[in-house]
Order: sequence, then structure tokens, then C-alpha cells
Amino acid sequence: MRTRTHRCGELRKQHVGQSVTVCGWVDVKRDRGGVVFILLRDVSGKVQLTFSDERDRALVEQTRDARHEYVVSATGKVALRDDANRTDKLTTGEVEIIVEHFEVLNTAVTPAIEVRDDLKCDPELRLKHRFIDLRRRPMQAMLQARAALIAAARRVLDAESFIEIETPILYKRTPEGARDFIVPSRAHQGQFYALPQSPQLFKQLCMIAGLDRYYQIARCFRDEDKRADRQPEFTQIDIEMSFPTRDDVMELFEKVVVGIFEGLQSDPRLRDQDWPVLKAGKLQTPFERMDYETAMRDYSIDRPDLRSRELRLTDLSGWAKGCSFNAFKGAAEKGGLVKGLRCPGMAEAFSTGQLKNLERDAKGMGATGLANLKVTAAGLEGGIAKFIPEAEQKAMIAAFNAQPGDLLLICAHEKEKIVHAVMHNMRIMVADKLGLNDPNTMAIAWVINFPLFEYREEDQKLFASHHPFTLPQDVAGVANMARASRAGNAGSPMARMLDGGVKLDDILALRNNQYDLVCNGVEIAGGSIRMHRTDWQADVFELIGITKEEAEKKFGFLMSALAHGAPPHGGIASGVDRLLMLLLGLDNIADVIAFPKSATGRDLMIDTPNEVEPALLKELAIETRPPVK
RNA sequence: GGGGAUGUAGCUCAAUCGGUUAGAGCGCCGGCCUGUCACGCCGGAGGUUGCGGGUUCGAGUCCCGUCAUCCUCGCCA
Repeated sequence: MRTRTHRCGELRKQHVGQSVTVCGWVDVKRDRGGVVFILLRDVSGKVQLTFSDERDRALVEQTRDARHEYVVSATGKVALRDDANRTDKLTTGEVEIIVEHFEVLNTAVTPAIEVRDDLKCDPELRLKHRFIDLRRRPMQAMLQARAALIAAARRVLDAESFIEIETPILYKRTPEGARDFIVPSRAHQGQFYALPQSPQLFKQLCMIAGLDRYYQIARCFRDEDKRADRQPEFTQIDIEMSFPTRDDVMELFEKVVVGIFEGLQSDPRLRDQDWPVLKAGKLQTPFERMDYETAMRDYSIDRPDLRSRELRLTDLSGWAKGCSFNAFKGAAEKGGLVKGLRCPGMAEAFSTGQLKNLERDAKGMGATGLANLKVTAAGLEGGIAKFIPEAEQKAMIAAFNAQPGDLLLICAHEKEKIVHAVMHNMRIMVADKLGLNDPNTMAIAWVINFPLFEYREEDQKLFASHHPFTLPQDVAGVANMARASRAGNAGSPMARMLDGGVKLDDILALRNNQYDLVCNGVEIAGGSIRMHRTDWQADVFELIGITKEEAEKKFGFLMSALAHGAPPHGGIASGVDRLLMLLLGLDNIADVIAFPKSATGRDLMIDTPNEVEPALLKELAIETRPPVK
């Protein structure tokens, strides 16, 4: 085999006259009889090899041995193509290699899937023959973009004095949260490691160790059912820093995101691509900041898609309390929520059947119904209009600031969550229909000032809305509530607090130091300032009903570490896979991972999970049974 | 765990109401062609209709089960 001098895609006018050797795969062969063209492909692109009887009949004969996907090397002179023979379909289309030496390095059987950019086939086949799928330019470009993304993040973080630190993959089972993948221990029969859902606790320990700034391109594992945007193993850019304010972390991560955009936009390998990130232009910093409360009020979701920011939801609960339509009135009076969406000029945008389908979708999310009303010059029209007297109609139209020709969609329910879910989905659907969801627009914003706790009515319990290590904004306030809770006699912490004079509204008004970065309705990063003092941590545990003993058992090592001089610290983590999906305008996470699993968590190429030898199980002291149905 | 969709040639699909020998395009194989670039032209091979059972004179088509893939609800602090 001759030494390769160039990659196929590099060759240009400037190389004309040079003798070069290229290696690659036969993309296509066009045999015209006395002249033969082979399009040779490698990771950099394609170049045309030319053979002709006039020059060398033996070489032309040799091309008979070269078939589709064979691996070959060719040596020859780079020549300028005639004007009539140039093509702009290839970056190398101005030149060709007049071959002087030709060698087949390996043969290839006909692949199950074709190596073509616009391949359309069953995703199962792509996973089964992934090494063929990855020969395709869109896949190779994706992997180059993924590498460029991670390289850019490293560049920024290295420059900011972060240390890349590896944390264990053999970790420990965590009872809360997602299901763990477990790994049996041979040395300790009957005991198990677990794969980490995230390096959360280790990165805090790095801060306590005084390492000041940590990052990691970390693999995380969650044994939950898959979705289009979920894989059992995924990658995070994981960051933690000491002595930061909330703004410090946010500003740092803005640098990372800007670095990633610039890294991809300036990468010469990616110029042939058509991705949103390449069309989005420069990001403006600082990024917009939005309160959680504003997001929920206007968009009913904590990760609003701000490409359609003008399309806001309207809270009708006040209006509904005194209204004549019982379904709305009842929901409002029971402390529920009534929300509506004004769909501008869309009175005739949906057929009756389509509106029925929308209501069916809403019911699928738990709603009792979805009202639709058309606004006319005279008032309201449609199903429930007859139940609403003229004065109330006027008030509603005013609340929506609606115009004749608008469509109003309204959902009411005792449970706020259901109304939020329905109206968020309706808003996205309407924004789509209005053409507001342009994938090439990047509407990026921080969401901040999240509630510290969520209240679950069923068992009268509080939960940390982010995670229990998040620093409250009002530490003193939390301490007061914890004191009241400890002093009370009632059964649950919640009951003791209420008994001690703490108001539920005051508890729910508490805010934390969490920040989520949202782009086009996708959460691309999230983090918080952590608790660094054991007394503050104990207060939060008290309020969410984790006893001292439980805290000791579950988080003993963290509590002990905090007691050994933990610095104030905080960080952020960003899902690389989802971020890449967004930047490349893709809608399936498998398309941004080199070797993904199927929706049932199976690797279809190497065929795993699979059974292991009985002897190994014996060594691990594990017995298996046939699966139970 | 629940719901939905799909499964026919190597690939993408078709096959009428259950009816004769399951078709087409691409790919593949052979031949021809001296400037192609999705080359063209001529010819050819290629099928356990995912798998198992049932109904029927007869099943790709109907029924039951099962497997796989995809989407979705639950789940994912």
C-alpha cells in the first residue's frame, strides 16, 4: 500500500499537476467503456478518479475488480477538468485524479443499507448496520459536530481554569430519582454497585476538596423507558465552581454556549451542512432572564419556547369565579385554574373535527374538556357561548384583548397541573400552525427564581423542586420554618409547621437558587447554587420530612464532608445529546449518538443485553429465573 | 406496565371483496458503451409475506398469540 498524501475532499485547483495518493471507499463507479470514473470517498469528501484506454488499458481492466464499497488506493496526477466536465456538486468538482497506480486494499460484500446522504429506511436496519450507517455524510458530519461541540466546551473551561476530573462509573444506588443500572460485585457477593445517574455528589466533593473548579464530559445512566429524546446512557457537560454567585455560574455557562456556537460555525469541516446552528448567527449575551412565575403565567411551562413569545396564555380564573358557566366557575372556586389561549385570526383555522381532536388530546392529558369560542363583532360564538351572558362575554374578550376573527381555546380544571399541560401543548401546536417555530431561530433564555418546594396534597408533603441540596434564596426564612416544624407536636412536618403558625402560601413563596437554560422549548442546561452548611442542609431536610437518621444513612458522607469546611459552591450540567439535537435541527436522540440503543434499551448491532455463562453467575452468587409474565 | 403504528425481494413500496404463477423502482449479477457525475442501453438472478397457531376448498389479506422496531402515556429527584 502506498502512503496516503492527501484526503479525497482536500483536492482543489491549487493541487493541479501534483502527484497524489488517496485512499478510501468506492462510492460509485461509472464505466463508460473506454473511460471509467470512480468516485472515491473518505471522511473529508469525495474525489473523481479517472481511467482511460488511451492512457493505460491495463488500469481500465483493473477497475473491473473495484466494486461498490471496496477499499482502494490510487496514485496519480491531479488534473484540471475541462470547462464542460466541471461540477459544482462536489467541492473537488474542478479537478480529477488521472490514475497511474491503482490498488484494491479490501473487498466488500453488498451492504444491507445504501451509503447515501438521503437514505430512507427502517431505523432498525440503521442500528443493526451502524458501521455502514456511519459511513454516510450526515452521520459523519454529526459526529464531527459533536466532537467540535465538546472541544469548544473544553476550550472555554480550560481557559477559565477548570480542571477536568473523572468520577467513578461504579457508583452507589440512590433510592430517589430514576431507576439505577446495577452491577454485581464479585469480591462482595450479594452486593452491587450502581451506575451514576449524574456525578452530582462527586462534583460537590471536588469543591469540598478545594479543587475550586471542576468539569467533566460525563456519561450518565438512567434505567427508564426510552423516548425520542432519551437514551439509557447519555452525556453531560458537568460543571461545578467554588465561591460563585448565581450570576457567576450563568455568565460562565454563557461563555461555554457562545464558544460552542462559534466552534461549530467556524468549523471548516461542517460548511457543507444545512443546520440551524449554522444559520442562527451570533448569540447576544447576556441571555434574557425570565422568572419561573412569568414563564408559568404566560406559557404554562418552565421551559417556554420563546420563538412564539407574543403568543401568551391568559389567566381567566378571576373572571371564571363569578361566571355563569358552571364548569369554569366550579374549577375556579375550588382553587383550580382556568386558562385560555387567544389564537389570532384563527376562527376558521380548524374544522369542527379538528377542534374535536384537540379536545380529545386535552382529555388524554386529564382535562375534562377544552372549550373553543370564536370571536365575532357581536360577541362569542361556539359550543358554550350560549351559557355565557353578553356582559361576561365582553369581559372575557377584554381579558384576552381579542379581536373579531380570533379563536379562543380555554381549559379549566381543579388541578393546575392539568391545565398547564393542556395549554402548553395547545400553545405549541398553535405556534406551529402560525409558522412561529422556525428551527433556525434560537430563542435562548435563563429561567430563574424557581420555587424551593412543591407541595403534594395527597400526603401533605413538601418536595424539593430541584434537588434537596439547592440553596434557598431566604436561608433565614427556611430556618424559621424549620424551627416551627421542630417545635410542633403534630405527625408530619407540614402539619407541625401549619400548627406552628407558618402559612402554606409563605412556604410555597420561597424561591431557590436554581437556573435553567432554555432554547426553543428545550432545557439545554440546569443547575443551582448548593447548600454548603450542615445546619442549612438540616433545615431543608426537616421541611421535606427527612429525619436526621435518614439523612445520616442516605447522605452521611455528604453531611460529613459539608462539616469539614465546605466552600460555597454551585454548578450546572448540560445534556450534550439534546443540545446537539437542537443545534442540528434533529428530532431523534439516536441521530446524534454514534452507537445508540433501541427504544427498548437494546444494542441491535452487538446484541446486548444478553445472557452470561452460568459459571460467572455462580461466581457472583446470582441465580436467575425465567422471566415472570 | 398501558395505548397506537409498522413488519411482503438486499432497500423503499404495491398486490382490488379472501382467489390463478406475489409485482414495481432502486440495488445486485452479466453484457455493451471514450467524459460520466443519481450515467445510459440490453439481459438476468433474487420471496419461510417477522414467527407460531387458527378459520377456510383456498390466507400476504380474516382471527388469536408472540417477537422486533418506532411514537406516546406512566416513569425520568
